[in-house]
This record gives sequence, C-alpha cells and structure tokens, in this order.
Amino acid sequence: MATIYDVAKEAGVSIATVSKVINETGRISEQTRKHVRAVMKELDYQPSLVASALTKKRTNTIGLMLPDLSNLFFAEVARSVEDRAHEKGYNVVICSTDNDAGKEEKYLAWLRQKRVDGIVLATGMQSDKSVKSLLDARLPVALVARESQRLAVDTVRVDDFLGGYLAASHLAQLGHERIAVIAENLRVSSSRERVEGYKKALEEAGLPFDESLVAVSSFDIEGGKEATRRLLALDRPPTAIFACNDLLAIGCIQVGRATGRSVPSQLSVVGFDNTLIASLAEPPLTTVAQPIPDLGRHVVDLITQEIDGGKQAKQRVVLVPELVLRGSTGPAPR
Amino acid sequence: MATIYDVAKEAGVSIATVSKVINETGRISEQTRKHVRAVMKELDYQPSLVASALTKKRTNTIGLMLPDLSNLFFAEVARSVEDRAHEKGYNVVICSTDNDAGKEEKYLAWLRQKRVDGIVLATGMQSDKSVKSLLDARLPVALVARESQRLAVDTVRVDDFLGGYLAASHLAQLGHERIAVIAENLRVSSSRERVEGYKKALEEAGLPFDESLVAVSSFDIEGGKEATRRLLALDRPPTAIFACNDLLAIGCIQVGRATGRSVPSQLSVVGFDNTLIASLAEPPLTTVAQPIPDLGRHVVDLITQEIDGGKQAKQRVVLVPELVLRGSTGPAPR
DNA sequence: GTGAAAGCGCTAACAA
DNA sequence: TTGTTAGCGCTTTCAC
Repeated sequence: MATIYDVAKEAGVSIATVSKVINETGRISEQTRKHVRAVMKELDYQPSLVASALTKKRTNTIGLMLPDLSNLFFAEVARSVEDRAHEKGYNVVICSTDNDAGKEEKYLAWLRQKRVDGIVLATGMQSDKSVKSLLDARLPVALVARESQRLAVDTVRVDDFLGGYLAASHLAQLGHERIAVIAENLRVSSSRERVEGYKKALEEAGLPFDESLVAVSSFDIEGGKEATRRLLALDRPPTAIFACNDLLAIGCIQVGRATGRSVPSQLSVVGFDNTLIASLAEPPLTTVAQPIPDLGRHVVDLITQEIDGGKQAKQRVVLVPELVLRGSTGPAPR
Repeated sequence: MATIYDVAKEAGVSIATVSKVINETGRISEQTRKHVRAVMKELDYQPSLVASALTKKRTNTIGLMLPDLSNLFFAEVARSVEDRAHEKGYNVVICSTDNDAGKEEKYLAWLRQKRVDGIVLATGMQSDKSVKSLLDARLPVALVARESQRLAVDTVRVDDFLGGYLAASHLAQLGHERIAVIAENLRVSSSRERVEGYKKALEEAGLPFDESLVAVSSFDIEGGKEATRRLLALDRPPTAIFACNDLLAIGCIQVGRATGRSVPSQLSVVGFDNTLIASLAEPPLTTVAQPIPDLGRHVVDLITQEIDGGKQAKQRVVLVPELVLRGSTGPAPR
C-alpha cells in the first residue's frame, strides 16, 4: 500500500507538497498539482485517514447506537442517518444494544476509543448516566426519537404527546368508549408521552380514564399479542386499541382475529411509526406516522454542527406526527 | 482527553509500561499493573484506537456494503454481521449503495482510506471490477448472499438454485401448470440461479418453459405489482407466481387481489427470504427461508480468518434454504 | 511555491 | 521488570 512518501519520491516533491494537493490547501502550481495527481493515480494511492485522523483529531465518523437494527423502525432511522452523514462526509458505525445496559456501556467506551467525532443515540438509555459521561467528556451527543428531560442535549423527535392524542382522539370520534393503550415501556419517555396524549384525548372526549386499559409489554409482535390477550380478557374489554408501535399493533390484530373479532368492525387498532409493515398489514394499519427521513437528517445536522463547534445552545427539535388513516379503524360496534 | 503520556506521568512509569498493561503484553509486576490501572480509571483514560491502528496496521473495523439498510432482508443480514463482528472485536461501518455503481465505487475508496481490515459485500456489484480492485489491493473481501463466479473470493450464500427449485416444485405439485417467476435482476447471480432452479423444477414436472412467464423487475413492492400486472394481462395468465423475494411476493398478492383474484384459491404466490414481513402478510406467505443469522456468522468468520492470515484457500459456503409453507399457496384452480 | 521538521498517541524492538 | 527510542503516515507551521 503506497504511502505519501512513495508518492512524494515518485513525483520528485516533498511530502508536504503531496499533502497540500490531497487536501487542496496552501498554494501549489497547477503544474505540480497535476503531476502529483497523476502519480497518485498511477500508484493507486489511498491517503490514510487513520494517519490524518491522528493529526487532525477528526475521524469523520459518527457512532449510532440503537436497540435493534433488524427492527424496521430503527433500520429506517439508521438509513436516513447514514444518508445524511455520507452527504456531510461522515461514516457511520452502528451498534445494536438490545436495550441492554451492559452492551450500551461497552459500545460507548468502544466508540470513544475509536475517537468517533460524535454519537447519535436512538436507544432508550436505561440510565442517563452514560449520556452524562459522554457530555462530561465533551463528546458531541444527540438523541433521536428519544428524550432526556434532565439533560441538556441536542434532541430530535416527534411530538409523542400529540401522536398519542391524535390516535386516541380518532378512536373516540369513531364512538369508541373503551379505548385501551399498549405501551412498550413506561420508563422510556416516548412511550410515556404517548400515553399522556392518549389520556388527554380521553379527557377531552369525556371518557373516564381506566387504569386497567393501560397495558405494558415488550416492543415486538409477541408483546402486542400477549398484551392484547390480557386486554380482551377483561370484564369489559376494549373495542379499540392504540398500540405504541406498528409491531405491537400487528400483534393486536392477530390476537383480535384469533379470538374471533373482525378488524375493524369489532376491534379497531391504531399503530405508531408508519413503517413499511403498516401498509402491508391486513387490514392496512391506521397509524401515527413519524417523519423518519427528517429525524435522521435533523439529528445529523445537529451533531455535525456541534462537531464543527459552530453552535452553543443545545436544541430540541420536535417534529409533528401525522395520523394516517387506513383500514384498521372503524366505528365502534353497537 | 488523557493520553498515554498523562497516565505514565501520573503513575510515575514510562509509556511503554502503560502500553503493556493496556495490551496485557510483556511482563509487568502485579503491583505496577494495578497502580497503572487505577490511574487510568482516575483519569478516565480511553486508549486511542486511531493511534494504535497507525502502528498496528489494524483498525478492527470491517466495512459492510449492501443495497439498502431499510430493506428488511439486508437489515437482518446487517444485524447478524454486526453481532458476530462485535463478538470478535470488530466494529462495522455500513454503506447503503442503492445498487448504484457510483456510490459503490465511492464507498469502496472511502473504506480503503479508512483502512478497514476487510470488506463484506452484500451488494450485487454491477461489475466485478470493483471487487477485483480490492483483491488486487490484497484487502480481505467476502461476499454474502451474492456470488461472483469469475472471482476467487470467500463467499457465503444460500443455494439459490435449490431455493428456486423448491419453490417451483411446490407449485407444480399443487397442480399448477402456468407458473410464472419474478426476478429482481438477471445480472445478479442469486436471481439467475433461482430462475434456473425454477426451470429445472418445471422440467422435472414435465411443464414447458415459457419465456413470457419470466418477469424482471425492481426489487421492491412496486416492482412486484408492476410485474404481476404484466403477467396477469397475458393471454394465458399464470395461476401461480414465484417471486424472488418477499417484497415482490407482497406486490403479487396485492395486485392479485386488486384484480379480483383470491389468494391462494385463484392465485398462489411463493416468496423468498422469509423476512418478518412474510409472516405478517395476508395471507401469510409461503416462502423460501434463508438462514440469515448463519449467513452473517459465516461471512464474518471467513473474513476474520483471512484478516488474521490463518487461511489460504478461498471458501464458498453454501447453506441450504428451506421451504416454509404458509397460506399463500394452494391447489391450482380448475 | 515548496520543503524541513516537529508533532499526533501509540507499539515494539532493544537496552538496561 | 521497566525504560528508551524509533517509527506508523499524515498535517502544519515556518523558513526559504
């Protein structure tokens, strides 16, 4: 593998000159520039970014931590982060934590050792401690699709409260009076907010809040199924369910049908995220859409701004979710 | 950010000593080891992997190029690659190429400059040229879910021929006589092989091969829909379709229904991959399952072996696909 | 316009 | 068992 020395020698110039033509800095005559370029090509020279990272203190890499890359929502987030990062000249190193505190900590240390320029967190972060340590180390951090109320950190997310409100309002307007909600994990702010929005909607619709209609589960289809079974086994089962993500919603539909309820005529279901599977479900899922590409773009913009140091105040970008009406919701049965 | 010098000074030893305790090399007394460790912790010292990469000529990073991270099949592949890589101490840098030759080339150059230790390719690689250039540069390369007949390179994939054969045989056994196939792209070996397996199955079943029943499309739902429309508009339309991936299959089902055909009683559909969406489709998709976790594990094992230099001969690992029977296939209508 | 030389933070002989 | 020192491949003053 050719080094800058090889190029310099072959071109009959100093390494400083070669460096300047690589980086297009300093003043180099058109003639030598061309010549050096030719030699670089001839030698198939690839400047070492690890060497330059050592001197420049910039790796042009950002770390992305998320719960699970094979979860479509996060895969789509990752893709949008990747795209924007590439546009801005950054590589992305992805770490799936499975929401495991141990992995989280391990990967975080690893990313620091790799000297990534910044870290984007899409994980629920069990504790704020890890984030805090990054902040203390003055490493640029930004959260996406998650929030930490306690910490001053760049954040971009959708208005989860509004999302929950939209979902529940929609169901209330359809005449449902027993509306349940399935949340992933009440310790994660996004889930909590969605449930709060749901409560607000019930209140506005003059419906009583019933604690037993709030189910908590894991974040996958299985969790949705299991929670739905519990809800439908209630004395006065719900006629509509707001699931905090599309996967959970799919689980609802499956169990609803398995127990002989047709969707939406006997059971209405609303999801959240609007990933590809929402449109594939049968019936297609009415769901609260997150503008995923915008999430990715914004969070990368925030973190690169911070990396470049051109920014002082931390920002919280809140995007507006939108209710997408499809076939899984209908008038309350009577 | 503390450096090895800071630690050495604070601990009253030389940097060589610190280096030895970091890497657990050489012989260090238990006492100084403990002391140095304590100082490292106290200073929140994170050894710079970029500096050590410069001397060790190892970044402990592997690049992963794939068409699209937000495509569930590739997301699952990426997740399995990531997991195995982490187990072995490697980070993964992901690049989505959209099968765009320009991006492919750009990312490849980039990964080389980053001095990744190896590159895993899950892209269809328009031309073998890019792969060739990596091989020439003696950079470890491995293909997953793709093959290059012409190049001597580590490969792990599923037996696509067998997969196509299983799918078409199943349909033939159900009595279908007009069986169509939708392929992504005949320049990609995996698609080609699946079609060949399909042909073989037809032949064994004594069915004639009809060129007009082979449709080529893009790799997403839209492509599946569009191809299905063409097929169903034929004078003698097919009663069964083998789609080369689950997304295409979903498209088939949607168009089949939109044109008034019920699935599977009037139109049978088989997919490929067995991603999560196959089980979510309505009806659930009969599909050829790829053992994705094994693909990821094997390809990482192959490439790390090559990185470690403990391997000479290139290997081609071929895993066996399995037909998963669900609800999208049934007896031919009569 | 160009080059000499001093680092960047670490590893790996080789001495001591 | 520990320390000295010469790189690794590049960037960046600062002379010339």
